[in-house]
Amino acid sequence: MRGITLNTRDPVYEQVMNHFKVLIANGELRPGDEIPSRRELARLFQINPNTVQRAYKEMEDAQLIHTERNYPSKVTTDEAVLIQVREELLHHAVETFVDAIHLIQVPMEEVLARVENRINELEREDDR
Amino acid sequence: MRGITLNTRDPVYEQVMNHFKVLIANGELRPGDEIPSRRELARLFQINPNTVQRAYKEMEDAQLIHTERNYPSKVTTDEAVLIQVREELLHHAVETFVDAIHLIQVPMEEVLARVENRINELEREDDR
DNA sequence: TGCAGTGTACTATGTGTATAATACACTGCA
DNA sequence: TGCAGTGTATTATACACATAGTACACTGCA
Repeated sequence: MRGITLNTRDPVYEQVMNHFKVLIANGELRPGDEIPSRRELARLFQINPNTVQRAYKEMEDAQLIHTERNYPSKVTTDEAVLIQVREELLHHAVETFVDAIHLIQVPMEEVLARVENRINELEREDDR
Repeated sequence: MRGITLNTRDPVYEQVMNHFKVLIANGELRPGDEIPSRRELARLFQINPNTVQRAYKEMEDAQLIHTERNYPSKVTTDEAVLIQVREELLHHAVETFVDAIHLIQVPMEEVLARVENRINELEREDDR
């Protein structure tokens, strides 16, 4: 588990939750995998343990992770939940994007060109 | 100027600013156009006049609008600023979207299909 | 000349969030 | 058997934001 770059806009506990959702959605975290302890993740992400606890608590409530006594929390083995996570992330991304370009009435050709540009940028970053 | 649907997540003054940026970007607001007074917009949007004032103040600082004494504020006549507004909205939308789908590794075909779906949804909403 | 509306400014209150500092029961392990 | 680490919980402080309420100088207009 690597670090994370936090923005100052969104609540930190939400960014932590989203980080785990992404790891789950792209398969880096698999059903049953152990995740870092509250204190360890707080050190890793340079945030307060209470903030991590809040994120874990909400992920627990959303049945994304599962905790027994003072054992390491684990990613749920409920496949339906995991599929739902990917679906939600994707749906939110598409909806936000299309609504935005629709509002400012960007021609489809310009949209596609911009998207391709950005994809190429990211691939160059991955290669580095 | 119609009403607005506010979310509870982002600061209201930012949502107000973004609302005006969209109106500028899609041409509904043109250079030199007058915009509602602080108190009038507050009534229209059902928010506090102080919140509107903050939004207008920041738009003033960003040179999006211009105010003289106690006359109605007007959209700037600086075309470069207006072009920049559209550019920023578009750039932000594309970057956020591509970064998100890249993180969860969605195949391009699935992305395009989803985007088309959402576009069709919006067009049906427009027709209604 | 009044008066309503304007932009602007200030104080105060409540809420959500992040942090700091503890605390406690429980577990694995040296 | 200790002890470090675990999940969990509580209290206090600080900050940004939204709101409520008030105030003042200025303007156009009836």
